[in-house]
Amino acid sequence: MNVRRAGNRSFEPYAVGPAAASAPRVADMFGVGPQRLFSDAEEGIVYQPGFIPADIAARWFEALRTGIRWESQRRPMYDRVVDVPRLTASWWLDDPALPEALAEAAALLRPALGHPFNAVGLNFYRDGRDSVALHNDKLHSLVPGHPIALLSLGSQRRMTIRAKPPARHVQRIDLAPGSLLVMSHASQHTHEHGVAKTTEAVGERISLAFRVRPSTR
DNA sequence: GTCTCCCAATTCAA
DNA sequence: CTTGAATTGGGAGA
Repeated sequence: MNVRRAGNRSFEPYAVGPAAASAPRVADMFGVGPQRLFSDAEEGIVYQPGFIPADIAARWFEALRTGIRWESQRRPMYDRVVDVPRLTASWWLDDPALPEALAEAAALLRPALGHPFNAVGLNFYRDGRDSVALHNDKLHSLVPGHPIALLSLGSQRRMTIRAKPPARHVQRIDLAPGSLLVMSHASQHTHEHGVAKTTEAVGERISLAFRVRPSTR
């Protein structure tokens, strides 16, 4: 069996390149507020750039990219085994070993959104080859009525949001560092979301997905 | 145990 | 050029 290894994917100390040295964001220059992408009986789907100050977002990004144990998964694909195209990690928020950056983010998000987030899942997109297919969050792993809060750190990546059939209306939204995307629990019934691969030169991105999960303990 | 659904990369068609 | 469908197989959950 032909097995492609992950070894050729570099994971070097973060180099501040042209993308990181970025021009001011439109949100910063013009005070763009929350952008509603979809409405439902709950929060719908709302994108809010500049939710976290840039310096704090940068600090969290660096602390997480180097400070936690990222997991690499593999799965069969036809006659070979391939890497899941991203790195992952997750915590219950009451874990004594919760990284400080995640504790800070949770402490900020819980009162700001008014939802009792108790878990966080992280995805590390190393470059444009990393991705996640269109999907919706597993409803059995969420408590109804509470949204998913997706905090973006590092490089900007483009998210695709697609309504489920028959509408299949597609929206694309660039998730800037420090931005927050809130997706209602209800929207997981009606929409899929994903991050497509891109041939554009993009740097590393980390997403933090805060959820209210049914406690298994 | 059995069934259904998901999702990984590539190829092909529109 | 972009987008979506189809494809196999192992794992997870009901």
